[in-house]
Amino acid sequence: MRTSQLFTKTRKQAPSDETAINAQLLIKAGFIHKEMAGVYAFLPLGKRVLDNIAQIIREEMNAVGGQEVQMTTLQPKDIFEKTDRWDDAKVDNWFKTKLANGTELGMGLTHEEPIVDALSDYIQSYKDLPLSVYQIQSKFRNELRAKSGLLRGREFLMKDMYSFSRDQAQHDEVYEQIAAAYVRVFDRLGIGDFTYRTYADGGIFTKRFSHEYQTLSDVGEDTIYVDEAKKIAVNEEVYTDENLEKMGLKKEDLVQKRAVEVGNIFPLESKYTDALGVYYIDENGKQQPIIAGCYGIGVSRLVGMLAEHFSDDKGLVWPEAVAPFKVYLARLGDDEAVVAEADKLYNNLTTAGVTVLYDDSDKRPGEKFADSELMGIPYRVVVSGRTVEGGAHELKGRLESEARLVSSDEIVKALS
RNA sequence: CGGGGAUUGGCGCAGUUGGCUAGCGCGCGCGGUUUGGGACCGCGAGGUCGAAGGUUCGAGUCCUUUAUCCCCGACCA
Repeated sequence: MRTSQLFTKTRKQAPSDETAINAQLLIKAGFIHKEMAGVYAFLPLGKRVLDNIAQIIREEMNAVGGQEVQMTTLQPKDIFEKTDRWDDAKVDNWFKTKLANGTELGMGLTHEEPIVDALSDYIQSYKDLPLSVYQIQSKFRNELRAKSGLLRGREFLMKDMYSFSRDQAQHDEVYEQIAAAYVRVFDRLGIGDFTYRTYADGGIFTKRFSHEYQTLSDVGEDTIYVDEAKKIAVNEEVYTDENLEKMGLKKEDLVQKRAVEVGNIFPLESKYTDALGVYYIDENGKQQPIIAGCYGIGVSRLVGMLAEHFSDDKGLVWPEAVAPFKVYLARLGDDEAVVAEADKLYNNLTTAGVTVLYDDSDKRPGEKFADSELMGIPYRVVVSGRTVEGGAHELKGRLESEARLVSSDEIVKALS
């Protein structure tokens, strides 16, 4: 893409109503637009990052047998009444609305009930299990207080998967497969080394622990206790002597840290399937309960988390896997030879499958360099009168201080 | 929801004890000089001061109500 076709612009100052680093950088670089507190629109660059993250998650969910669906934002009341999650006294962060005739509706709080309800048409036999279904969709939660830019919003993009198994043993197997997929997701996003599977409260309906995936960060809202050797952590909400014993962890091995919850996985047992009257028939023709699990990843929160973590005083520093473009091609000057060479390199890179943001504007060099750094594009290539004359252009990584001089062909080879 | 702070062109800000056509920087448009780290000169467009009501000869400055935003806490992915 050429910058002349990109409607967003970078700006030097962030709006004064944003104090979170992630929101400041993403707004300055033109990735997001604030609609209201806790509600952000994704502009072209931000949308590309969001999609890149979603695609990684999608690939890993598919790899463990997940089938992608798209449920609805508007939700009927009755199924939530069956599980006792409609009453404001029970769940107080619903956004609710009404049909013209007065019928009450919910707005995409979570999707256990609609998924179970939809699948009840299809799950009848043990042969239909196990089954995992997921979606990547906006969730709406009426938080008392939105905060920290993309880290806690009222509307956010989430991947939520739901698994259905014939018994606890089968469920445990699926659960661990998905847990392994989560590790691969966070590795691919570049945060695997400091993202911990963390014991957390399983909720009031199960004595089991749930697990959160907590990424260490000073801006995190959660306090966790990390056992670095075992690569596991404990949320402070379940940090008791009794629980530590169950987990096989020792207090002296645990270090207190702040972290951002980027994902969670929950054993649901048969709470939702039972409540909605969904069962399967086993080999003996007997009706049996279905054991479910749910598995979330905060996609838009990850954009904020990654922006917050991968940044320096010059701006964003995206990992290649999620960067909106791999290369920022800065053309300096508009001599015919320079334009021709830069155009050619742009075409060659694009043809080779490399995503390029081609700065074809007449801005001054300093501004182009600053833009490429603020946007956090992993590689910067400079084509100028100087480099055209020398037959080699500049190639520099976002965090490198010195550029290398490399021929056009070698640049294409190195980057593709 | 409790406590604290804020709201003045697109963005960042200034605006004395109420007093003249509400300023500055960035950005934007036009012209010119520039061209390897956010250039410079000139000209220009753009705000009725979050909203409503009130006090006053006169309100961005005072009073009341209200909306929105940020931070801390409680709550929550």
